Amino acid sequence: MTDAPVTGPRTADRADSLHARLVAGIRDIIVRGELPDGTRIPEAALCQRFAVSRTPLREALKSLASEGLVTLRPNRGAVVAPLDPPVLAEVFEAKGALERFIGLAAADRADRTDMQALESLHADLCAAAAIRDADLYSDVNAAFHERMADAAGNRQVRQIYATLQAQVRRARHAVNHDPARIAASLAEHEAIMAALRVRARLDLSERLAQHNAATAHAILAQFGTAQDGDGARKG
Amino acid sequence: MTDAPVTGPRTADRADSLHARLVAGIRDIIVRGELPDGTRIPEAALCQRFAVSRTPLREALKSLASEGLVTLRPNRGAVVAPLDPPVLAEVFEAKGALERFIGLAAADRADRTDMQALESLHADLCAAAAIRDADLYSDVNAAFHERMADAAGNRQVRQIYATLQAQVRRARHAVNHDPARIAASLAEHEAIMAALRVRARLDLSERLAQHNAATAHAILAQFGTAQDGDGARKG
DNA sequence: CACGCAAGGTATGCATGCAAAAATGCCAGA
DNA sequence: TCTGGCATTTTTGCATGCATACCTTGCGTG
Repeated sequence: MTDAPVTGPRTADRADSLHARLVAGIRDIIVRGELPDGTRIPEAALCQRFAVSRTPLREALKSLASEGLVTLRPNRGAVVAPLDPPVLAEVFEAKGALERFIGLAAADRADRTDMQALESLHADLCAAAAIRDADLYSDVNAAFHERMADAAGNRQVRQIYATLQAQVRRARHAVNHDPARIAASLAEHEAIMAALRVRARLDLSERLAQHNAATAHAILAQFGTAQDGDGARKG
Repeated sequence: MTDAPVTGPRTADRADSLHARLVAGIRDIIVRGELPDGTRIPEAALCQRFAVSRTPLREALKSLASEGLVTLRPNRGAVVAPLDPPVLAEVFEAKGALERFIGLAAADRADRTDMQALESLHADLCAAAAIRDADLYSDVNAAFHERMADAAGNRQVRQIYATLQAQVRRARHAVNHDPARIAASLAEHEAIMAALRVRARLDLSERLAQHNAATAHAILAQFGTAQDGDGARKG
């Protein structure tokens, strides 16, 4: 997702197809929070920025609209999709449903390579927490969870998860980071790794879901709406 | 993805938009199986069929590609996305993960209107089984499950579910319908309705997931690959 | 002074044109 | 007959142009 440094206008040469480059580039702009929530996106501005004509740019916007990152209003242009708390709560719920599956599947299917990658990312996460770098922590955290989704061995889930995760990352950029939450998050990650190491599938599933719910609570609280984030809790 | 703030007479999802009409039209062609798995889709043919130029048609194809219904090969055009068993197994797994959530959430949230709609669809399903109309049974079955997803009250999940369901419906058109499977499916549906009526959330969740797994098994078996379809089973 | 309305400017939606890449057919040589 | 290379044809990718819908702004009226 974040592999192409498309910040420069005409670094067009070696990238994939123009369409892929535009989608990735605009997605990056939105996920990083460079264009705030609700901003209008005039086609001309992005055309100039990426040095392309309107046709491929419009195609990219359509794709991003189906990802939910932009909203297309007929005859009225595109805006960065609003991040209102009810929708965000639904995103966390959906992500929680997938996390439960990811936990069960990853516990069964993670191979040696997966384990090494996750251990490495977990170490990075501890380091980020130690130096209290909230932005770094967020980035490593997202990478960890996407790597866990990889380990689940289901590309459909992987793609859906990435789409939902993009919304969450976007929301993270819009709120302040609470140091206490980082500490709690790290503790949850320790438990997650412990469950993964011994392949405790139900435990891993539950801990991932709870971690997601806790993150949802922390972020939604800053949006003024504290919701559970896991409406399908174990009960 | 997210609805327009106003749910008035005209919404972004209406057929008044050419883009929406094209996406829905082409999706219908593919889901109904009119264009078999792997068929090349020359732009010109669809342009003539829908009487539009290539620009909006290409935009529609990009959207469908992000839904996974078509595959875009750079400089080589679009094909109806191949339905190979491993991918289909992943689709069923992902759908199973969502069904678990849908069961938990629908048991909690289904209101009177939801219940009436589901009872009505369930009656239709029984009728379709009684007259042994396999195609009708498939259609009503899909409508029932999408209505159940509605009752879960999460539009993110609802949309992801619809996308996955489209792939399943496509696969259904590619295999023969086994009367024995219809009978078994109906029995599972009876149990699903029983659990829903008494709001047995865990029971409903489990039954939906098992129903999905059984459907997966039935369909994948005809593709020559019998897989579980619920790799994240309860254990 | 507030409100309604109309005209101009701006941005979007779609069609068309052109260049490049791939697919196809053809022919020559082995 | 088979194979390899080349030219033609087809199709895709992108740019541009035109019509239309929307937003803004200035003016007139109550």
